Amino acid sequence: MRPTVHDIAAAAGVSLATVDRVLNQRPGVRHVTREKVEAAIRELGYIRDVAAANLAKGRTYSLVFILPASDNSFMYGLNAEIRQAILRSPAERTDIRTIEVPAFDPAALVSVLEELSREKPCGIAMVATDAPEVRAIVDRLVRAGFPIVTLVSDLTGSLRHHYAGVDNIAAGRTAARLLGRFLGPRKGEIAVLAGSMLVRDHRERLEGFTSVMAEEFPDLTILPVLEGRDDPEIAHMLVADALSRNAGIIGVYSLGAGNRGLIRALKEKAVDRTLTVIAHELTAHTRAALLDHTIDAILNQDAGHEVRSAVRVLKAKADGLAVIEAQERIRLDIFLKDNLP
Amino acid sequence: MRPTVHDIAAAAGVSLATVDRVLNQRPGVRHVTREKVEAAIRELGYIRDVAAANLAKGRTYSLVFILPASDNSFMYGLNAEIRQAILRSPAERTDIRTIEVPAFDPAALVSVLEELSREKPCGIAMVATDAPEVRAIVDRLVRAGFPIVTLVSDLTGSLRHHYAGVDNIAAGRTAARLLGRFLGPRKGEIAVLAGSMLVRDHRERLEGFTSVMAEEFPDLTILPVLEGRDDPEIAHMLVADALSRNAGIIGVYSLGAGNRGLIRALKEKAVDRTLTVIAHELTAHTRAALLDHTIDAILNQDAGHEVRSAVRVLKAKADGLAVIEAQERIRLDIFLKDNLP
DNA sequence: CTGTTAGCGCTTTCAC
DNA sequence: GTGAAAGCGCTAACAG
Repeated sequence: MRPTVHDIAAAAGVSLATVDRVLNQRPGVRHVTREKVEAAIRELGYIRDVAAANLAKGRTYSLVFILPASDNSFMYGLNAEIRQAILRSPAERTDIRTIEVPAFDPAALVSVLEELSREKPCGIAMVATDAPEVRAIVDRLVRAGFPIVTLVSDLTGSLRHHYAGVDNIAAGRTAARLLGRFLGPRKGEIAVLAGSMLVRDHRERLEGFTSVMAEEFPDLTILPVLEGRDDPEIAHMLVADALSRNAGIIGVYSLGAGNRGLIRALKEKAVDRTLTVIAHELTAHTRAALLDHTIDAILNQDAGHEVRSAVRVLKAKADGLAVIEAQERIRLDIFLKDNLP
Repeated sequence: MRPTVHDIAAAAGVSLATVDRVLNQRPGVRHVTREKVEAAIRELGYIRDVAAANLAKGRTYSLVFILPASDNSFMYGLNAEIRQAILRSPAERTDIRTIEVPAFDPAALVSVLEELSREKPCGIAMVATDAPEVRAIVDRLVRAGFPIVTLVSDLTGSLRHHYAGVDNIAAGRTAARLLGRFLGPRKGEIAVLAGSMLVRDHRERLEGFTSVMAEEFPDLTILPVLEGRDDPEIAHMLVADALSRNAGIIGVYSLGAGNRGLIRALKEKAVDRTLTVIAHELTAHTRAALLDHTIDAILNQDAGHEVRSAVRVLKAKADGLAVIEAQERIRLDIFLKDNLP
């Protein structure tokens, strides 16, 4: 039988209350007593039963998700996954709330975080906007003891406990290799459609993409990046225009959102030529385009996994417990038309 | 506050014991009383606190994993993941045991299952051997109330509750498309290395592979399947021999295990020619081969995910709870050298 | 058939 | 500083 608080109380010759105080590092225990209890804990190999503790405490983990107020399919899906997590709240002892902030607006994000530092939730998950002032307040909150995980877009160089998202440099590299291999010996130009070069994940994807292209596919030339602001209309215009003007384009890499517009442009302008296209994020639109051969491969991050992972990690950090690293790694999913879920 | 057993006892005008009997569908409750309690449960929207129940019961979930005694890298990794799960047992209230049975031996599997039906574990996870007698006993056990999930290799047409493994037809199709696209306009022959056509997952991969090849890549001819019995030595011999004899081979699909031998053969015989190679399962050997360009892509199933998923599903089924379907779907991982974990 | 009571492992008053 | 005792939500004897 696993040792319980009773066992260590007996072994240390103290009461349950004292054991509990030591276990939860509460004050009011003499140094020697604390030592005795800690010794007993170690000797008996005590492992705390978190479920029982939570039952006694009536604990619920209050978690906050901070999301940008952008309305592309991916963010919509992310929201849906958070709602699913909220439905599971009773069973998981969570109390999840989302806060929307204007996209790409560090100041707004900072003020929300400032607000939260007063409210003291058990954990914060945030789609990070990569700016020094955000890093600063995140570091301050982490130092103050808040568990924080970044979601989808990371805040490198900060003290955030965990990043629940894909490796975007690897994603860009993978896109380059797929495109290069699919195109084979052909020479030509590659159009790149991004949302904005101000966002870290887009910059990283581009960085990975261009480096593999340069190293391994010298016959392919990358054209200047089209910034579609993750907006279908703008994306449509930019891509349609590029295809009309440049007959040398043989491949497209869409590393941001707004693929609805991209797909429309492809259908209008590329009926008569063979284009190889790689895009990010599996949505109803990209799925249909993959199936009808408008898109050749989709790189995806599983929003459901990201949300579940963020919740698990925040709960674990709140309790000072370890996470299963492999379980929390967000894979880069590669979908061809044959392995769609 | 969530309603508790006390609330429904009060609402129904009965005692805690009676509520508990209804909740756990134990006998000894008059029909009318049961109705009253069930009404109260429904009206108050009662949700049982599984953690508290397990605490009171002192419950541990005894789970058995039945694995084939084959010693390829994949099975070795699967075993390692089960050991990891065993390490987590205290926290997860599980008691996990593995049983090895001779590979591809339906009779042995049946007798182990027969044995288990007496021992009554809370759940069984098994790498299924696809045979009618196995299906029969699995169905019998499921009818008798045992939660059963198949692992890695499914038992279609049986009543097993769940399959924790990849869609192997999709895997074969994906391999075909990758190979076809990577080879581009080239014409030539494709060697296929399998373990054994007696195993369902290998048959399915081949089926998916050949169908996409036939539909979409008519310039590529599939050679008769080489059956390497998942053995590196045999695989080496077969592949080396095929490459020596046939200069028309431009691609290889290895859909089983024993890739160590395949890789050796490729390094010996294919230095002077450009071969495109797709293999299954990420191991130390295939990873190295991917990095040095001997292999072009690896299709993988995440053994860790499979084991964790099997445990979660078995626990849920033992409690009659729902699972999160998306979480339990085992993805087909596609690894290029750029997105290795 | 139904109710009373003790207790799972842990936390939390409130005394001492 | 420390301990005794009650209680979290649920289950399991054991009475009646």
